Amino acid sequence: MRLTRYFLPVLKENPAEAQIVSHRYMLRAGMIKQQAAGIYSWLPLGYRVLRRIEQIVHEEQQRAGHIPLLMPTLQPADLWRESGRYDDYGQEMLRIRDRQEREMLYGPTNEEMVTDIFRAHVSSYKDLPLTLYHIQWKFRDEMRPRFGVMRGREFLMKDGYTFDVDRAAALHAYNRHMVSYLRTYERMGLTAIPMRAASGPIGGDNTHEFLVLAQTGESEVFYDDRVTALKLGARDIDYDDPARVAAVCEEFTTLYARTDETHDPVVFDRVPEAHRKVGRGIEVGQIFYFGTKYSAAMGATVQTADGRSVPVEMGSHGIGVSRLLGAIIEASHDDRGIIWPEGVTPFPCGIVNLKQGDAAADAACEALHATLAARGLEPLYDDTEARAGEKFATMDLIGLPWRITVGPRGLKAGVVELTSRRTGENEEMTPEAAVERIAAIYARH
RNA sequence: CGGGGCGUAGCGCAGCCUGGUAGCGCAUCUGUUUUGGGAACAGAGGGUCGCAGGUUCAAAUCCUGUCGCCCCGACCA
Repeated sequence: MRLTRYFLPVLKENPAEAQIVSHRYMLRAGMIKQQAAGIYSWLPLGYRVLRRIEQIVHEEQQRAGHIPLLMPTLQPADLWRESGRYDDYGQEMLRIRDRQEREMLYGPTNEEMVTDIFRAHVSSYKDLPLTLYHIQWKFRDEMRPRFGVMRGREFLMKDGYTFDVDRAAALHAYNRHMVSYLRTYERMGLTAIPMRAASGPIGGDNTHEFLVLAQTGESEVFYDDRVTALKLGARDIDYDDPARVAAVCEEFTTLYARTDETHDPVVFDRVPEAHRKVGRGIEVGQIFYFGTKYSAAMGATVQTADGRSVPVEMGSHGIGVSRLLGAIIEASHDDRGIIWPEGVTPFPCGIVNLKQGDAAADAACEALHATLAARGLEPLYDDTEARAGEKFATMDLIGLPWRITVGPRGLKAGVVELTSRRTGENEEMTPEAAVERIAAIYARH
């Protein structure tokens, strides 16, 4: 993508309303524009990252055997009367009437609707297990939206719903989600720690939240710092092997890690003092097992092998997709701007032409652009007339992890520079070698 | 929803107390000179001062109402 043909409205000054670093950088890098309290337009650069994150979530959900579908944002009130939540949910739910005075709502979550789909089409244990998920916009009318996309009123969430014949199968579905989430966050360059959580109004006995450590996090967290070293890495896990999946969950949940909601000082004191840490975290996901709360209320039953009719065992599992952009920036930035992990970067690398208008430099940049694009690594090429310093500042702000710098002087020696945004390391090499290096880096992501 | 604050050019702000031609920096446009880490000079465009009433010869400024936004708190993916 040539910058002269793109839409990247970067700001040189800090917008007054943005108090935390991720919000500031998202506005300055031209990723989002606020339209109302807690409601944002996603400008091209932000939208690219949002889609990257969505794509990773889709890939990891489907790897775990979960089935994508898409439910609407608007829902009829009657479904929510069946579960009893139409009255319970309160002011946070946006209620709407259509022209026929029918009561509708903008969905804050989808347990009722997915249960309705399930009960209409599934009646046998033979159709289980089943996990249906979607990535859809939600609306929760927060009293005080803040921190940009970290706490918006409208937000994009992946929510998945599990249906199983009994508790043991449902707990495997829960564990499967935990492992798939760990892999999802790792691909985004995040360390998200599963922490035992309080169940809240959805109800249920088994629930974990996934927290990314950050000083600006809204939750206070207490943990044994050895959890931060745990990595799933490249291991191949068979999601259909309950024992194997459970073992991974045990590995990641044995060390003490809790939010203020479930914190137990007595248990925490048993953690060796050197490892005892108190900090703050951003919640980027939550998994719940809640049994038959909705299936019983809404008549979602299946027949078992011995002919009984039982309410299906359910769980619901969410990842805050739009919030993740904020969380990733909070976890990965410096005083010049964002530093995208390779897994989610909007462009794999940037090209800076030091002397726009120089025939050799222009030609070399265009060749690099074409070669990378042909290999599925479309770069962002700053072909503007701006001075070099300004181009570097823009590249640093928007956080592309790699930059190729091309100038007439280097070209005389046959080299360009490849620079890491993260470490600042700078290496001269031929344009061909730079392309190969970029390709090798992204082959891993 | 309680407490605090702010709405003046695309962005950041001054002017308001003490009413009298609406300003500054950045950005934008034109021209010239520049060009290897956020260029210099010259010129130009852009505002019903959030909105509605009121007071006044005269309102960005004073009064009343209203809408929007931000921060702290309680609540939440």
